[in-house]
Amino acid sequence: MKLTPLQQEFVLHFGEMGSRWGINRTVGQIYALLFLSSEPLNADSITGALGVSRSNTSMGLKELQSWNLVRLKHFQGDRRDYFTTPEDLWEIVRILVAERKKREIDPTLTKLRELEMSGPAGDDYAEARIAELRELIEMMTGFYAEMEKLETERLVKLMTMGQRIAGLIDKAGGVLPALTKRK
Amino acid sequence: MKLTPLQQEFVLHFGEMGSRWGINRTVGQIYALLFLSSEPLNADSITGALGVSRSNTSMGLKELQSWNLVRLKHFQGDRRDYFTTPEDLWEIVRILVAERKKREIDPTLTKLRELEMSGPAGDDYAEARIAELRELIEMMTGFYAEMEKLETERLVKLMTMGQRIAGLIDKAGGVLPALTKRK
DNA sequence: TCTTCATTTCAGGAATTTCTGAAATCTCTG
DNA sequence: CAGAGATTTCAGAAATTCCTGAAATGAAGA
Repeated sequence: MKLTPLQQEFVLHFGEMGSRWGINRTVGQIYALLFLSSEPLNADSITGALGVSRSNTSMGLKELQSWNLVRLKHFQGDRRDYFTTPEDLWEIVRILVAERKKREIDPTLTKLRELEMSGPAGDDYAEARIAELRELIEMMTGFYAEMEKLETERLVKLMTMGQRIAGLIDKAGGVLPALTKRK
Repeated sequence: MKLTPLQQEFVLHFGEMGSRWGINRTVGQIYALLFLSSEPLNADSITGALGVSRSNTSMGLKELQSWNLVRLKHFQGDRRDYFTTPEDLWEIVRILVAERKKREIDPTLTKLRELEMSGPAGDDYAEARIAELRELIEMMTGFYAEMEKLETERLVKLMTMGQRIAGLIDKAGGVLPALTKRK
């Protein structure tokens, strides 16, 4: 499978960005390729298009599956696995945010709670700092949980409200939560 | 400088998480150490506390400075540089988000625009997909720009509104933006 | 200007991650 | 259940990233 120049450049860019995004080059390239393909692709097409080894493709696809970023498809009379990305970009965003939260935030939140549970350490500043950090993360993950519940339509509306958001926040009733209190 | 068990465990955790966060172990540990210190620390204290080489500390601090994550302090009659993290956790969050956007999103947004500018490639699906992705990222960065403008107090209020957000969105006037349109 | 202390640079070694080819496993079909 | 096709596993090679010690640079005070 030969790539068009457009596909080629997009694929290479995703490969280069991979390391910043916490995936390796091949995984980035595979994802980019699937993202631009109207048709599902099998592992051999991917291998050919990217010029990597078959086993590398296999590992990359496994990694993408562990991220929930690809969908498996099958065709009548063909035993091979075919892969696609979700059509709906919002679904992709939801998956990405959920997975990054799981990998980058949750373990730390757990660790902070553990540290707090293990009782006073006679280190007031550190303890306060840890508690504050945990509260902040909890607030942010709580907000995330609410955003996650919104259907795409509402989410889009919120994201395109512009400066009107500030006004809306002010108009809304409710108590100022403890975390805001000034030092 | 000897660490308390609490500091020790926190520091080691940040070191381990470093690779998932896109920084190396030493950078993670230095940041964790500074985060838990009520007093600013100089490079030698850090080196001693973490048991790494002086040059590694130097490079780590440089990296943290490039992320804008540490502040420099000086004391009367002491030529050495001392480092701290911002007291205000919300400031830290703002910096982190801004820097990650700069490193992980902006280059791709630029690339997508370039690809679109380089004219029709005779690959309708890929072109549409790229345009759609660019629009999505623009919407999200636009939303981010609004959030960035909010003072912390309003931000906290928004983040703790819970399910009331959905209602607020509905009550707010405004047109449904094009991006929502169903396929 | 010289000396001393602080910091940075950098070449090369250590550690880790990525990738490959070959072999193993899995799974259909005849 | 044998054989062919598809996929995965895995040991080691290749590439990359991280870290160190030594040397270079910078910056203040004598």
